[in-house]
Amino acid sequence: MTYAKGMTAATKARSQAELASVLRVAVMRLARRLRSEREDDSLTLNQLSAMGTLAGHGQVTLGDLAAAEMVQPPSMTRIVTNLEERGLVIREPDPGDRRLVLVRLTDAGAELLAANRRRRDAWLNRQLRELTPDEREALRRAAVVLEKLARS
Amino acid sequence: MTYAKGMTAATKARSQAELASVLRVAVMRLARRLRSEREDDSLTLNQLSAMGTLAGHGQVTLGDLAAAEMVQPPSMTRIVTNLEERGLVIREPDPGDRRLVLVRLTDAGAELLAANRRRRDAWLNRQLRELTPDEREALRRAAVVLEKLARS
DNA sequence: TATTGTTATACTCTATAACTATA
DNA sequence: TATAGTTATAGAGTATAACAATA
Repeated sequence: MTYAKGMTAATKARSQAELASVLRVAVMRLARRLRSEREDDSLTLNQLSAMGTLAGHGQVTLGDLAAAEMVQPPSMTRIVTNLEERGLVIREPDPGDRRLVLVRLTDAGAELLAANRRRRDAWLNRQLRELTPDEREALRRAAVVLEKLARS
Repeated sequence: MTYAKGMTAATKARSQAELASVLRVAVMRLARRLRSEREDDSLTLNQLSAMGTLAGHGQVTLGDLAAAEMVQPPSMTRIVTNLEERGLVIREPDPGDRRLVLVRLTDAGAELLAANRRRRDAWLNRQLRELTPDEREALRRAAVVLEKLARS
């Protein structure tokens, strides 16, 4: 097994148990750093998270959105009300079952979310440019594995 | 530049901009997954985070701890009071300047923190065992780069 | 009668401002 | 007079329980 240059810290992660520990700390720290690059802080993390879920699903009932965000329905009512007042989401009654409330992103909401994403990507891009090609290659190969772990 | 097996998703991240985007999503998701493996939820994330900071620094003044945790002093007073009631930390007056309050982990606090860490590592270890040797090697090489990004 | 979402109420956590003690 | 920490008070945000509308 050969190591590329700059592996002094990685060699400490020789055993699998050590790899788990090192990887966990690195991922948590980087996540924290990325989170701090939030847009303007006028929106809470929960509000942004709910919008992110909506971005992937089109129309979702308020209850399903609450479940997806691991929040109780009354809390989601409040979150959606706030986002609706800002024009970032829209409530619409379900035509088939009028007890249901469908929520979806407005164009303004989608744009704000995209701007947020671009901003975080911009920071990460700047950092990536400072790395060596080998280091970037290491990240490229690991990205798909990290995704796999996150889904499991 | 050669690619190892199982790179179908990674090839999507050909350009650096795409790498940033893919990496950000993967890291945030995995961090969220790791966070959900918290011990018993009797402690909040802020309390655990404060304890983690203490673990690395021995004795710290309450003000420095508040600054490190990006929290105001009154909030840290409350957090420390709560942790002290549980026997996880101890307040001690600074012998030199009696205005200062030094905080440090008790043995029980250190043990609880370690148990927490072990639990998260255990989950990640189980997942790592399911990966191929190539995938683990990719993570091993990337871990040090992720750490570097997190510190920047 | 069951289900979806909302309103009412209480609790937790945080912050700012005022206060106490030490320097 | 300045500084470290605590106490007092108010403002978000969340949850459970009670309620209204619809099925």
